[in-house]
Amino acid sequence: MDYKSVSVQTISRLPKYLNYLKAQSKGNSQNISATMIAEALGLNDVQVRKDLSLVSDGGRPKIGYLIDELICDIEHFLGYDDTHSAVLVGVGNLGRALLSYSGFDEYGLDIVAAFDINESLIGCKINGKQVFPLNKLMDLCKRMQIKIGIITVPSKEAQNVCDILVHSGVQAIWNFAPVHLNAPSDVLIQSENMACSLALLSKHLSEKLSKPQ
Amino acid sequence: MDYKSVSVQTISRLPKYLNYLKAQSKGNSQNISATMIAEALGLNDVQVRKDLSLVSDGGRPKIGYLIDELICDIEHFLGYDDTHSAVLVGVGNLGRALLSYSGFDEYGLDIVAAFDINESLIGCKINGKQVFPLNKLMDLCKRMQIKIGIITVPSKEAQNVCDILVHSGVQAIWNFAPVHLNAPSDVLIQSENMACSLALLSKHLSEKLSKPQ
DNA sequence: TATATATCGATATTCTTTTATCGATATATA
DNA sequence: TATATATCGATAAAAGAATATCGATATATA
Repeated sequence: MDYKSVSVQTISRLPKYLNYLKAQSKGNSQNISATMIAEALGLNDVQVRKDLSLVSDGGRPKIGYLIDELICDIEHFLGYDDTHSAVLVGVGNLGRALLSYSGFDEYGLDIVAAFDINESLIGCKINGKQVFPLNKLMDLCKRMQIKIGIITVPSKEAQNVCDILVHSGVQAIWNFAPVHLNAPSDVLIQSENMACSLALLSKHLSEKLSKPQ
Repeated sequence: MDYKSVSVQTISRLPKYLNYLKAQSKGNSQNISATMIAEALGLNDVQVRKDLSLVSDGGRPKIGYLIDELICDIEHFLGYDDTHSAVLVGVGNLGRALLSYSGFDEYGLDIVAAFDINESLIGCKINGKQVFPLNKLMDLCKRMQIKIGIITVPSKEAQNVCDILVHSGVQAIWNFAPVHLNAPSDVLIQSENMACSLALLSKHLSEKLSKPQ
């Protein structure tokens, strides 16, 4: 089907649907309604229907959607069906945790190599992925036509690593350092901002604790 | 100052300002304008001004804001100045990485204990934090009046852990498992949804690669 | 001292996102 | 076969968020 431009909010909800649908696909029913999805995920049913209409053309009155078809449609829309190779820079605690996680292939992501400046890490293999020195980063990215970079270095070094990645032809960066990164507008910077979550948690608590019922 | 109700979007931007301001506070100038903050973070200046007006009453024409005062105001607004104790459940790779990170005190978060079902982990200390068996979770939370729970268990067990935390009086949950969690509406569930980020990365790439200039 | 300028805060406007409404349709049941 | 109902898709309305505009003000400069 033909995709129109889809909002960030919608794209962000799609993995949630996907996740729920995959859990349901093991069940007995082959169909599911937008109403049910909405209820299970705490969303509005019209919103779910609208989101799904952008990625799928299933959906029959009184019946709903075919679960497996919907899973395929969402995965295809998000581009999960063709795998992208990625590199990870910064083999600290978080970097190691990401390297050790084997579930990324579900999202079409394949981390093929890791980089660090720490001499003692170089040559190590983590979950089968080798650690290279940082000065090999650009060469490897260019040679393997890497399009995704994952940044798990400390804040200070993040912009520098970002620059190297951009110059190496990387087109999307998943950034875990709590800094704003500057990059050309055609390169997507997706920051995993844990500080945002912490802010929301903290704010919620300080409000609750200041005015208890 | 008196706080009105502030949108999630605004709260999410505040840590970004905070982060930038902290970097600037080491510099030579004591003042900063909303225009500069906006430019540095790729935002609209009116938006920055509006956000800041909700948490601070500084801001003088031609001068801008006092950096250090603004830092205090934001931290106070977010509740970072009083520390909340938290427990972490699920000592896998990610759980370990979070336990090992020592920067959470900056956000008023103090992880005081970890829990797991894996016998071999129990009694271990990670970054000074001890791992207890899961059946001690409720007791410890109640006794120490823990208000924050961090969930880093596999999806299957997440709802169960969530239920235990809720029954233990926890009021805010930071969830890293990629599932929707059900909880009473007065308990905040903040899901760190890495699948969202991956969806955006993947979608960006598949769009770029399908229509290259 | 008068004028120019950077900046703020407030109000107005535009844009985006969410939610509500309503007719159409596929199935189940009387 | 007729009727009731769950559901869809499309359009309309409402709510919310981002951006633009404008007067006020504090400082710097002529």
